[in-house]
Amino acid sequence: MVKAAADLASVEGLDSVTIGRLAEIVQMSKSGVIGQFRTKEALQLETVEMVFGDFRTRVWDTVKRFPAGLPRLLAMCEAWTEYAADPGYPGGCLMTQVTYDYDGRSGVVHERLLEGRNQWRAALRADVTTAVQAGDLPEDTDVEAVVFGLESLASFITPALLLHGDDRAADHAYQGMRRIIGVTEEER
Amino acid sequence: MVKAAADLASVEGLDSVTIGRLAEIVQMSKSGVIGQFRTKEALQLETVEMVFGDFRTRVWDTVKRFPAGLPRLLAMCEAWTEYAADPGYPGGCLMTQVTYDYDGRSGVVHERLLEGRNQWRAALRADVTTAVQAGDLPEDTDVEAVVFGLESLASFITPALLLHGDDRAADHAYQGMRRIIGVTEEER
DNA sequence: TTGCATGACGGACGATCGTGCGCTTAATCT
DNA sequence: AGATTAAGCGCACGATCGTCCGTCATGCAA
Repeated sequence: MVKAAADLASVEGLDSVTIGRLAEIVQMSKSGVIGQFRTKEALQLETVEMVFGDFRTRVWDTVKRFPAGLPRLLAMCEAWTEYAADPGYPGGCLMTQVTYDYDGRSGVVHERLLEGRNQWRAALRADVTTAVQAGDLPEDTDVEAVVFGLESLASFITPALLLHGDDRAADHAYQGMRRIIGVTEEER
Repeated sequence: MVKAAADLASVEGLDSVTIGRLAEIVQMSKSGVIGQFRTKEALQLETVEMVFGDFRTRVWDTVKRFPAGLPRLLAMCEAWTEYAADPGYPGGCLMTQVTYDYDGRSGVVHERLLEGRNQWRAALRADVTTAVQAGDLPEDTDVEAVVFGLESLASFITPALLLHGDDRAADHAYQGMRRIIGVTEEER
């Protein structure tokens, strides 16, 4: 049910997920749908929650075993770009979609989104900082700029794929990430 | 009128711009509003057209006097990030908003968006290629990856500003662009 | 076996959606 | 001055929106 909502949201946006259309998709009555979530806002929140869960599973859980610092940072970039390129939703990475949809609005979805992304930002920031302290990155590294760059590049994979049909998008992003971080070029 | 639609679209997305709400904002009747555009789709297209016009004025027109190649490319990056950080819409850069909103859909808006962005991509690609030929950039520069990186970084300024309140977003983007392009660091 | 919670249903509600129609008013042109 | 055009209005339409209500079937607990 939530998966169906997420699929639809990835294509048309979270607030195009209407009770009626969702009911039609899962072959239920409108009453049956809203009975499970009480309200539309709750449905939206559960959808967002599912996306965060996905991201955690597909990205974070696969890299947390790496040693903190540069190794884990690079692993993150790889898992991240791979996830963004193949997120399992028909309309691309839903995390990206929701981010750009609700960045300028107010409300609980915006709040939850901010919280989730801040958590991820903190993880990135931590590993960049560790990498600097370990001497793997130059001492004058602008940590915030690096985090900004990584988030940027990951976020553009979806539009590059969907809009321009750029099937090298994930590679472009990973390549860019290495440049942003400042590690030397090498074969992926 | 179109400006009002664009203002609203920048915050809530292009298809939240409803005839009724727009009528309320500009203090007209619904009939009066739709009388000017015939259909909602036409209103959306005119809004998109306005954004392209804005972008052309604020970015392209200010850099076209620069010599082709690296100088113009860097000027582009500067004007671009400045525009994205202060686009004149309450909900941030509308170009970005529309891109992420309609990348995965089909229809005339998607089509027009693709056309417009392709034009811009071509301009970027041309100056990168010229810079390579002039010897200002290494010969093995991956042009497509550079274009991807520049678009990424510019596109993340809006969410960084609106979501995280990062008022250094434009600087982060410009800094990242220089790294993507591969020019040495220097004071902006 | 009886009782009851749960889940899904059809149906209805007020609101809002996009879009037509016919009228009045103001501006433009001959 | 008279005719013509255009813009904006009120109003109504069918659809769809989110939500609530009463009903019925199912399955578990007593």
